[in-house]
Amino acid sequence: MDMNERKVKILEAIIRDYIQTGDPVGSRTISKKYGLGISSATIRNEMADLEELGFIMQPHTSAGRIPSDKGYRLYVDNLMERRNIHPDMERIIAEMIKQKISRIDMLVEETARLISMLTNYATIASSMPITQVKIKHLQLVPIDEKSVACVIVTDTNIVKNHVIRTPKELDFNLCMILTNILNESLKGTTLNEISLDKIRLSIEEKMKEYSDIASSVLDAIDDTLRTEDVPDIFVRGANNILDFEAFSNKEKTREILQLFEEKLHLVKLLDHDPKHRTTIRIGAENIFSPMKDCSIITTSYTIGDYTLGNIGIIGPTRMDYGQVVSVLEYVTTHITNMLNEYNDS
Amino acid sequence: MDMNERKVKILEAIIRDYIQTGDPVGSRTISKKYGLGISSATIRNEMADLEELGFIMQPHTSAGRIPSDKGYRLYVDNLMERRNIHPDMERIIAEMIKQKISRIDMLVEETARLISMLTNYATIASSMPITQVKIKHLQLVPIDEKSVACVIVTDTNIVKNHVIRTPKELDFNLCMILTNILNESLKGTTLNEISLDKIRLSIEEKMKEYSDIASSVLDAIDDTLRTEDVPDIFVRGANNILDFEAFSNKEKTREILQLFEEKLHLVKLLDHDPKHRTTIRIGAENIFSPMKDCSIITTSYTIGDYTLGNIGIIGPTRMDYGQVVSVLEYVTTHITNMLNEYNDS
DNA sequence: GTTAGCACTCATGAGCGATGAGTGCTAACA
DNA sequence: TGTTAGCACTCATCGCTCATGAGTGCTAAC
Repeated sequence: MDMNERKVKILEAIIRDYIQTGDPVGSRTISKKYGLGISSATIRNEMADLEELGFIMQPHTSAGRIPSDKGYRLYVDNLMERRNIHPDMERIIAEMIKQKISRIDMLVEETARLISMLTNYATIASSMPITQVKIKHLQLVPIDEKSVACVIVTDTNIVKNHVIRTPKELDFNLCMILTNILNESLKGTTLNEISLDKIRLSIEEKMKEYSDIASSVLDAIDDTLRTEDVPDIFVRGANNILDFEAFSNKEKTREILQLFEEKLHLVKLLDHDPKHRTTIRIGAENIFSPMKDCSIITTSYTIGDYTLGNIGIIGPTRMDYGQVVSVLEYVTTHITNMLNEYNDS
Repeated sequence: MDMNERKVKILEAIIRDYIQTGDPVGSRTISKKYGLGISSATIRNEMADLEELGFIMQPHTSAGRIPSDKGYRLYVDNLMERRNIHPDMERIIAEMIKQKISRIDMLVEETARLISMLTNYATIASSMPITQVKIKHLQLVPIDEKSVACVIVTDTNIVKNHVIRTPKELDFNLCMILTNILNESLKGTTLNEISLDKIRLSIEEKMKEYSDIASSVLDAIDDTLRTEDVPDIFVRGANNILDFEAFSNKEKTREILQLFEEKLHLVKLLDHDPKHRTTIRIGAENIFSPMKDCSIITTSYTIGDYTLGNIGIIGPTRMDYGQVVSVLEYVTTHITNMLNEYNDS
């Protein structure tokens, strides 16, 4: 038994109706609401086939059908349509971006908040994994006898700092000397490359007399990479999960709230292949069990060639994919444009 | 009608029992479980008085009594006893602090997580309101033709940075000159004082030829104060609120989850008079309506004389105050000690 | 291949009564 | 005058039954 055009039409009707109402969809509903020109009995036969094929399922005997993950997948890949953004929404979005464009840290947060407000779903946002950006400038700033701050400016103009405990005192002048040496070697490399032995050796050579300090500094940057730099990642509009049927159960709700506090897990949730505009992971396609009745739609925004951050919207598997993808793409497009404009101005 | 010793004893029994069981407490329970040597009938009479005095109330006619906010207040102020910390708990706490002591940013987060784990309540934690610390060192680091990073090291050894758009290009040397001038004037002042006109004038005088830049810098610091510097504040163990009776209702849960995403509100929740070891706000004593069936116990931890951050535990009004206060004080005492030790070492 | 008809399933929700915890009040007691 | 036993009363809770209705699968006729 294979799919045919009529089966697809029926599947689409089931999914659209279920997304809209949240109730299992019966054969009668489809035959009346969606003008397919066939009777409910025929639709029942087709639905039995669709169920056998794994696209829909029945919560219990006397209920209608609901789409399975596989059903949604087919819908998302082949049937879903983008929507127009309502002019009111456009205005709200433009307004927010204009207000926050100069503060990247707040922009990310505000964007997350905005998107969750516009969609009534939970939103995760992150600033970029800093490991992928290049060092533009590095500066050591003395703090006290035992510590210096290592300030790193990236070529995306993000500034990061990290306090280093030093083996011996570094006064202001010494800091300057080291700063110069380090800059020579590190300018233009990505934070990732710093852990490579090649670079380490070449620096330690140049800094012979300060080699212990040089390696402290490199260690500190390493450390920054590995730990601190899941830098800004957070959830906004978490309360919206309370409206998902999947979380009518307290224990399920607890699990997802716990997930929302695990930065490393959030990073994985936001994982997004930049080759595609948006990535959609449906239900069990997510690796985390509390997400198995949710879908997440992720995308990223950029400055120039760099991914600045990712954004993901978490809704129930029966979320309005078309609407959400449209909002998400609209918002990120505009942020990307404004960021590039702002950076060129 | 006045309070007397017996009434207090009965009130205490009611509160202890209610904290323990969560069920409204009847006269019979008290006469049997708590050896007060009087009959349930007598206790009933006293309970009627206690209700009239506002210390307890009845959820419905045929139910026992539960403490009111006023009842808890009396309990907390006069009756509550500290508890000993279980050796297992002590070990867990010591372990965590040892691991994270070198990373203040992570320490705060881990502490919040730990406390919520130990108490099964939600925990808010913040690093300090940076406005109260003094500037130890300030450094301008060039980013590109249009911007410099202003890196501020505080005397608590926290490093903050803020990107400033400059009216004209500042090269490395110019940055150094400005850095020196600014340091002369600002070293030792609190971030708060920078907004004072007196300081602004004195600096602008010294920097005549760069006065426009000086004021940009001061503006940026101002900005840092006002916006960015609700720097790190977050909630851990939010899922625990699902166990509070107050949040069995979905709308109430939604409200508190929303509150948890509002940094400015969280700051107010954590508000804590450093003159006292811990502050307890019970039920309606909290200004936010979603908190009216919750209590929050707040305290702070310090380096030297400075408040480094606040921590607050949110539980239901019927939380085990004695236990929670003990855990909180134990943890913060240890962190404070370790921080001071670490800083002196 | 399509459709009408029919028996069957089962979640949902309303209604009802039994149960029991707890009260306030009264009258007797010390 | 304070304490206690006794009793009638209240009311939330829980389990039970039953009616309702949405939706199905199957069969037989078109």
